Amino acid sequence: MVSDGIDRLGFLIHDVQRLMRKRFEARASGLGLSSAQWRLLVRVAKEAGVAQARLAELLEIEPISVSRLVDRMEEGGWIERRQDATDRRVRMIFPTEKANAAYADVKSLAGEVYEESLTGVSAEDRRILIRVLDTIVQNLTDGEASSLEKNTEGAAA
Amino acid sequence: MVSDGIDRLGFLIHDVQRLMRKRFEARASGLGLSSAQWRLLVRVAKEAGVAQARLAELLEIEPISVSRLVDRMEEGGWIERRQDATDRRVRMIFPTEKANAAYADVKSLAGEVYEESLTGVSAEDRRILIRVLDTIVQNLTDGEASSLEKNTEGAAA
DNA sequence: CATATATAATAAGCGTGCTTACCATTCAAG
DNA sequence: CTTGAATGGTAAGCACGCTTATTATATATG
Repeated sequence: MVSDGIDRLGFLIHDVQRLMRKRFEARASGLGLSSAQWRLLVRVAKEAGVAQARLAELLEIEPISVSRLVDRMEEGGWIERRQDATDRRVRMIFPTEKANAAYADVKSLAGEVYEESLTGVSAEDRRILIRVLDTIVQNLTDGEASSLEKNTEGAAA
Repeated sequence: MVSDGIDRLGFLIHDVQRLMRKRFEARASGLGLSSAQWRLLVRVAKEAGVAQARLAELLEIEPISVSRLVDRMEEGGWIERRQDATDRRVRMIFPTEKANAAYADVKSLAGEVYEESLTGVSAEDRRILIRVLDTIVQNLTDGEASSLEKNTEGAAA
């Protein structure tokens, strides 16, 4: 019954997410980037000039959340809003020099946190973990899907 | 190198947590309970009269977060604060009748969400998932540990 | 007893997500 | 061209987590 612990899945995922975010932010606090800001920055670094609405799709959060996040990141000097010449509704987002300089650092910080998290976990179990998490995301994105563009971190997939 | 997708771990955990919470809250919205409130309720249901400080330990959140959460749950009629006779600093938390009545319902809702999440995942992979997540929690709780009392869900469900 | 320290709870204020509601602009029909 | 719907962005206000600071009470030490 309790042997599989599936009934704790929600608690576990919640705890893991909170702990990982906490540890990342402790590490990156010197840089002044939160994990939400880091997530956005990754997208902007790969696609400079992306519109806020598109960022909302990519990050799978609401446009208003992007708006506030971008507000704070603009204040922090991480990104820059520019008008789109052809569509005046659009704000195009560009990374600043500061952001580009921090990118590699933050990426390796994230890698460190992942490694610490997975200490003692075999390569095989890591693969299974990722595969199952991917499956869960797919299972829970049914219906509202379609906008899912895949977290193309490189992965051929 | 990216083949294992470990570099997406943070993104994945984040997405899974958000999607599971969202789905649970969509299901439970009729009851008026958020997932944070549900987590607290589980503890209170098992240990009526528990002090807020103890809840903070069990839930691994800060006392102030418990305070606010309890405020809203008291307003919602889910729990009740009572003074401790022997230590006037302490507020003991009790579930209301309404809470006890909703408990089973919400528990089965959570079970449904877990099942939907894991559709297509083998029993073996489920076991590995739980085991790895437990390991991550342990790895990331090092140092600040000790207060970890285990998520004894018992779950007869 | 008196004072210092520790503990339980709360207050203030912030970050990140949400819903709902609102402009400004663009585009599609008529 | 004009009207109406769709789209991009923001404002207001809420939930839930946090840090830092404050109040009330308990406890330990002189």
